[in-house]
Amino acid sequence: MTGHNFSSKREAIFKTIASTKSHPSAKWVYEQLKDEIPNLSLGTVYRNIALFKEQGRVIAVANVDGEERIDADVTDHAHFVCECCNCVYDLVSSEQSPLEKELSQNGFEITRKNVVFYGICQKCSTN
Amino acid sequence: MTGHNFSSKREAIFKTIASTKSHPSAKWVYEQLKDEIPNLSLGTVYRNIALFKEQGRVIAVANVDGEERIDADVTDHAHFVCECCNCVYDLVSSEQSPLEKELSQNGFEITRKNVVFYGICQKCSTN
DNA sequence: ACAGAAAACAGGAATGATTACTGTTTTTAA
DNA sequence: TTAAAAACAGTAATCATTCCTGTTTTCTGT
Repeated sequence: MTGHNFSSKREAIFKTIASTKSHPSAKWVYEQLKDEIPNLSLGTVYRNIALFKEQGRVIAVANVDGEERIDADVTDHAHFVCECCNCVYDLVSSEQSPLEKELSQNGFEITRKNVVFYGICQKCSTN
Repeated sequence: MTGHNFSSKREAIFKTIASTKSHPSAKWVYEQLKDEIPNLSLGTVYRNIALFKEQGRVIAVANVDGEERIDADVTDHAHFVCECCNCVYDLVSSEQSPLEKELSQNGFEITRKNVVFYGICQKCSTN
């Protein structure tokens, strides 16, 4: 793992990711910050997201419309992706899967788990 | 949904996808077929995979190493992606999630579900 | 079986998210 | 304070996927 692990931009990027429930993309984070930090580069956002993932401070949730969406809530939970508005919702408590026990009994080492439901969200259905 | 729904290349592409358990990428399918069908184009593979997905004959399983991996087994089951060898394994019987009922009770319409475990497979652990 | 019309296709160009490169700026640690 | 290490900006490169155009295959009605 690389890095002195401090930089003002890194802090700002993490704070932006951690303070939204929108499950943002790299570009979204960049857009949010570029006024506040005029000389921020999109590459820096990507580089830091990659670092956060290595560090386990951020997880990849899903690829929505070609863009990877991330989450700073790394506790075990599932997501719902609306294919109409591209919103990503948190679902409380992902089920504890019997598959997980079976996998580890067979020599498969699980490092992460990703449960995503796709469909149309309540907001889009009623419009 | 488009198409007369028959072409010899389309048939060959579907057969290739359906007859492997490797959860192939578009490029893999193309590589498999290009000797047998010398004037096949990668674009045709992509176009047909998109069609198969619309038709529900194929599902997207996961993005592994930047490539979308697909499966012609569209029955409800989970997958394990080995981050060492990039193999994708089928897991029999995905759990029936209590989340699904809850979502539909709240006006969320689920069209598909994707359960993926990531880690190191048995083969890679023991090498 | 044959002739348009519709759909698919090849081949290559375009797109767009992500990554790599290079010279400059920040951060660290002594 | 200062030199080494890490991060960065800005831009170029990569690479999966999609788009475009002229050609070929498939279909449908006769």
